[in-house]
Amino acid sequence: MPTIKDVAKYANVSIATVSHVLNNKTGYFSEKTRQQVLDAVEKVGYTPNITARNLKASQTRLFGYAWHRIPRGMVNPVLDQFSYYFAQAAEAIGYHMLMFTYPPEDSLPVYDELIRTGRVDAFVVASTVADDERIRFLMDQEFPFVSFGRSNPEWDFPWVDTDGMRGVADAVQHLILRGHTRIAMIGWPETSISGNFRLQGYIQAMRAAGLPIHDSYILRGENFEYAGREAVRTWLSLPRDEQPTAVVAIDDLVAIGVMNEAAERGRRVGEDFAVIGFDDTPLGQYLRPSLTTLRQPIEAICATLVRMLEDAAHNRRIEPRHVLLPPELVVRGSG
Amino acid sequence: MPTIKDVAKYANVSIATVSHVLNNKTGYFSEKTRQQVLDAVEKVGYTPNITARNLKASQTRLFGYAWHRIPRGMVNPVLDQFSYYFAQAAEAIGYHMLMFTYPPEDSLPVYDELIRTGRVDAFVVASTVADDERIRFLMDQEFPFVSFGRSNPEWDFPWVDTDGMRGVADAVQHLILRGHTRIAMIGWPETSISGNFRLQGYIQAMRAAGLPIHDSYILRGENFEYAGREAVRTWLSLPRDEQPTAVVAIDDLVAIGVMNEAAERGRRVGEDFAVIGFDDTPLGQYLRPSLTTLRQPIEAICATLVRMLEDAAHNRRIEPRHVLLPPELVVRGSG
DNA sequence: CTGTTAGCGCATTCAT
DNA sequence: ATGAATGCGCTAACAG
Repeated sequence: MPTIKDVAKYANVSIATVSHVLNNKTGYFSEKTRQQVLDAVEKVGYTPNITARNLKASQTRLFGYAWHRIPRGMVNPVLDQFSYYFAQAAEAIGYHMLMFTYPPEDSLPVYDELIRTGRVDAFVVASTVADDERIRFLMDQEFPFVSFGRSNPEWDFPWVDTDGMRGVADAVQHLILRGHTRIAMIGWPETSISGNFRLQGYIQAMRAAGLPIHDSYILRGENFEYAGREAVRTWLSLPRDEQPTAVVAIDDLVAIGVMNEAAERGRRVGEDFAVIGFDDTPLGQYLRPSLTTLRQPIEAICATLVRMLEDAAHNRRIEPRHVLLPPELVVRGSG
Repeated sequence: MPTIKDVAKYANVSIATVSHVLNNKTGYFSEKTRQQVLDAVEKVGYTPNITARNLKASQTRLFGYAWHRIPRGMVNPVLDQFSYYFAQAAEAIGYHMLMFTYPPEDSLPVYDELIRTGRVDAFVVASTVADDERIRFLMDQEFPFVSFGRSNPEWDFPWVDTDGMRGVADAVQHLILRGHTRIAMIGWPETSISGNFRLQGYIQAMRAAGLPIHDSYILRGENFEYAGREAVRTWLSLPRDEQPTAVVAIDDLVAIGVMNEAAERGRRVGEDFAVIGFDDTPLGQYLRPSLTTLRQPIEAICATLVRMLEDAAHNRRIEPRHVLLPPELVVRGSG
């Protein structure tokens, strides 16, 4: 690969001049010189070496992102979209995405190593949880990062998140408009922050509509298909006139469990029993009936994250520091 | 961040000595010095800066991987697993994965830029097609890469691939063992290389078993759910005693189309009508019936790719140059 | 064994 | 307006 020296030699100028021209330091060269240099660049086929640039500038132009392994049988339909849009948004400002992994339950050494070796300029942290150790660590280290997802409210760090509360409230309103009054929700365990936001959306929308929330209408379970099935069993053991006719599930996978169990117990999903999921998993539209769901605004989230990360990487003030974006209700056959 | 100079100062030695110790250039230092240096490293909290190392070594320790956007409604359930295992395998040898994107139908400028700026040491190319322009370009440029998937047979480049022929043959044999004789397959268009391999596996297994292949038993379509539905319509328009009782679909998405259409037309999938897919898409196990499918050996593929890439990045001979790994038949309810 | 020095490729300061 | 020189942090050749 040709270097700046080759260009300088070819153009009969110094490397400083080449650098000036290429970095548009106007006032440091004449128009004639500029043309000479540009010609030379063209002729020798020069492109600045990014490693050298980065060393000089003490940066990497890399954002680190940890890809989480998801056990077979669980799914995170959002992360692959996220990767794509995040990488794309980063590229638009001259950054790239460095993807890494870490052993289960032992993320910190990996983050530490990446920081210490100067591998990346900033991190984006996704799939956050309560007391998230990665967030706490990065805050402690004062290393630039932005989170996709919230964590402890008392912690002050920049984040972008889907407004799950708003999304679920929209879903419930949609069900109400369709005539449902006995609407239930299955959420995640109480330790899940985003799960709790979504549940709040349910409660809020039900109250706003003056609809009663039967004791068993709020159920919780882990993120498995099985959790949806169990919830249905509970609901269908209620007296007939108390059984919910519509369910908002915390997640598409759980929604599928709800649909499966309901169908196997004789309910006609989408007709006398409505189900709404969350995430718009790729195959959802091919289920029978097709799955109504809340789609996260991944592209907008990524664009926002990258904007914030750029500021973070340069130790600039991040403004705004918190961004909440509403999901979109995709109405299909199940509800 | 502390540099090698800080360590040298603290240990009262030269930076060369520090470097020698850290890079284990035995014979270049005494045990006593070694301890001093190691202590100093510990005390000042030093980790070598990777950008400086890379500049010196003219490398990046980065493998580039292009993440493909998949239109809504299509799925590539393999790529997210691929990302994870690939990143992990790369990390095991001190590399990282740089993920990038490119505009539809215009990949070459992006590859070119990454090469010219020295952004990565090698590429892994996935989702290959016939006459793949990326492969042709990288061969032309003589830039290190390894492909996950084959392309034109007359091209000489290193690749790793799933043995789709073998996988489909296994699936057909499995169906035969279950008593099926009228077995059909739906493939991809003739331009698809991996699609053709899979179809060959079907033909081979049918012939080996002495089973007739009815004219309409081999159908082709694009990778949509719709293609599976259409195929079923064709088959069910045959005289009853010619209709296939089992189908191997080129892909889970197509298999889902087959299942959906068959079910809607009164077939009891998994009982009087068997369906086998390809890829083990995450939700396949939660379909009713759950989807029997061929699971690609992604983890082994990634390990192999990384081994080959390491050689490629150092311009070493890659041996072996082509690796074919068999998929695993995951038997579930649909067949 | 240890230290001095050059150089990876670039951007930038400071002379001229 | 132009160029020589310096340094980013590291490794390695070479001198002592």
